[in-house]
Amino acid sequence: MPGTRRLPTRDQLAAWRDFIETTEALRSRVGGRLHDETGLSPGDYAVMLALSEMSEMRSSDLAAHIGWERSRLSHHLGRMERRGLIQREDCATDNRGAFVRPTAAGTEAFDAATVPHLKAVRELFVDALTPAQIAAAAEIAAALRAHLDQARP
Amino acid sequence: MPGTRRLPTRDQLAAWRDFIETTEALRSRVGGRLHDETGLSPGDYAVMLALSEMSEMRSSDLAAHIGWERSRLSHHLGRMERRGLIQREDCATDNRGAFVRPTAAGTEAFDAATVPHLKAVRELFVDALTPAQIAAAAEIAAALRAHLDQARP
DNA sequence: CAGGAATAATTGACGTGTCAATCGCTTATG
DNA sequence: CATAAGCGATTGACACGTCAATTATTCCTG
Repeated sequence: MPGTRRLPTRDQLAAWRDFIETTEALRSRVGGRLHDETGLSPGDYAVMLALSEMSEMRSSDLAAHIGWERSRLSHHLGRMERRGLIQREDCATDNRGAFVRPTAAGTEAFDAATVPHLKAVRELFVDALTPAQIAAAAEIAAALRAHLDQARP
Repeated sequence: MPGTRRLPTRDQLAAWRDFIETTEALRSRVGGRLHDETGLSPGDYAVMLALSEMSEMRSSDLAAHIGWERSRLSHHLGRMERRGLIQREDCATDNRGAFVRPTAAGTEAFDAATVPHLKAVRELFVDALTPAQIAAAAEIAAALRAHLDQARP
């Protein structure tokens, strides 16, 4: 059967499906708990986490820091600004640039969200696996990441 | 430090982040290749795969089969119908019901998509890991899934 | 220093997902 | 057999993501 030779076996495909579907379910559950318990989406949390380390950043640096496309960040910041979590300010030295900074309400929401978030990670990820499995998960992630980075730089 | 006692350690949190971010990147890359090379999104593919096994299904059964909410499926079928991939028909025995069936174009698109899809899975997942790591990934997925199912049935 | 290339950020269009509400049909019950 | 409860499916509103185009500013280079 030329052409099918290098396709995944049945077992490999089953592993793929289980893996990808379960990680998606896990992400969605942790994200859902975060949102339900704190009112912040995972995206909000990522933005506030970055801002909590810097307190004020250029939009572009923020995007690079969290690994988002600028347009995605721009849309997200628009939504967050509407909800009063962050605010944007002009940059004096470069009139194209914009600073992003958390509002008091935003900082408060983030502070209130960290423990629930960590708790969800513990309960749904850490507690589900043995220490060896957590180490294996980290190694698998590293191998996948390396392969992804190498496959399209 | 009471209250922080049961939160994840630094290492556990790093493992969580690497794991969840990498699996997300992996999903997005496989999905992106599928879409670029075949014109079908992962959602389209899941729907067509289910239909390829049944060739005609009730909307509700289809949703259950692929594990989607009915409203999600309804939206998705609307888009797929607009693109001529599937069509909906009334059900004679229950006028509330609707049958979904692939069009000829839909079947053709799906058939043309299976090999590219499998190839992407092999190149980006199977080839990135050792056989032992693939087995470990499947076990981790099973453990996570079991824990998720048990934590909120 | 004039004018085009590059950069910062936003915008618009559209696909995707969730939640709550709705609509029509079927079914069970008084 | 009337009618309320329940079910199948869709819809609308909105959050989230990506891509391509746009706007405004700065930088570079002849």
